[in-house]
Amino acid sequence: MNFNKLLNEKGLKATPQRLLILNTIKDGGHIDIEKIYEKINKIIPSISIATVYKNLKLLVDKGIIKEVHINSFKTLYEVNTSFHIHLVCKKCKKITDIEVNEKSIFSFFNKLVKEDVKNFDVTGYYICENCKN
Amino acid sequence: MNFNKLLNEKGLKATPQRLLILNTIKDGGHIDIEKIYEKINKIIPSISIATVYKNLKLLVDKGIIKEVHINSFKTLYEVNTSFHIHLVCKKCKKITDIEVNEKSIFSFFNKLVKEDVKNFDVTGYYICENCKN
DNA sequence: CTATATGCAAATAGTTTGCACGGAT
DNA sequence: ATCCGTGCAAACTATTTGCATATAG
Repeated sequence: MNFNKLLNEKGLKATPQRLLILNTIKDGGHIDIEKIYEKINKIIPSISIATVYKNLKLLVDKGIIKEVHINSFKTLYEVNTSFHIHLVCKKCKKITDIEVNEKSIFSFFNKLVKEDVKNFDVTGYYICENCKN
Repeated sequence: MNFNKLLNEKGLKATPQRLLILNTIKDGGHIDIEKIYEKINKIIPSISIATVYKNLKLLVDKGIIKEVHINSFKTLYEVNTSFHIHLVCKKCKKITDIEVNEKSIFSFFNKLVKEDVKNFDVTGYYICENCKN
């Protein structure tokens, strides 16, 4: 993923801080601001938490990243890529992305709902294999 | 809905504050703590916001109410009743409950996902009739 | 009566803001 | 020289905690 190019396309400068925020989110999967800041701080110790807040908001506005809201978690961030749903283990809290066929889920819901729904957030809760013991 | 009885069953005292919190949530549909406090404050002006915080947490733990997390909203509360999904108008932000057949949605997802999913949070985004103008 | 719940105030945590400075063009 | 982004500190908002008092059962 070429974040440099992506940022420029959206009219944003590709600063080291921004690139590092994006790569941290990409690597972290579903990560909250505290962990983002911790990780970045090891590489750019001078970074301010305010810069992280400002950029997260900006990147969400531009559609480059997405907020993920799941019960009992703080706000998490993920890079905005293809449609998927989230599975959360009730015990260990691990979050897994499940890629699903977007068309099939939309046709299912649009039968169910009758309103013309543009997009969905879906989170499923389960007990993962590891935790079944 | 007999909140009095429900509270006692869970080992909680049915104080006026608690009953009012529950009725405020029931009437409010999807309501955040600020609005809950405002409404209650008109009826029991002596109530403390700390009491509201403590009770919301307690009632969530006991499964009497549920937190609702939707993009760009503060944490909302609803009384924990039958399975439904949330539709959110992207413009006016109105939230509507859609009662759906729980079995049909579970069988759909369990085909899709293969893990044994216990429950789902589903939120759909659309433009409501009013806002289409 | 006594275990729980409330209300208050203080503490803590989370987030936003304004502004001076710095780096890229 | 100008624009945009950063870092800092202060402000603001949200949430939690401890404790003395009040009250439901």
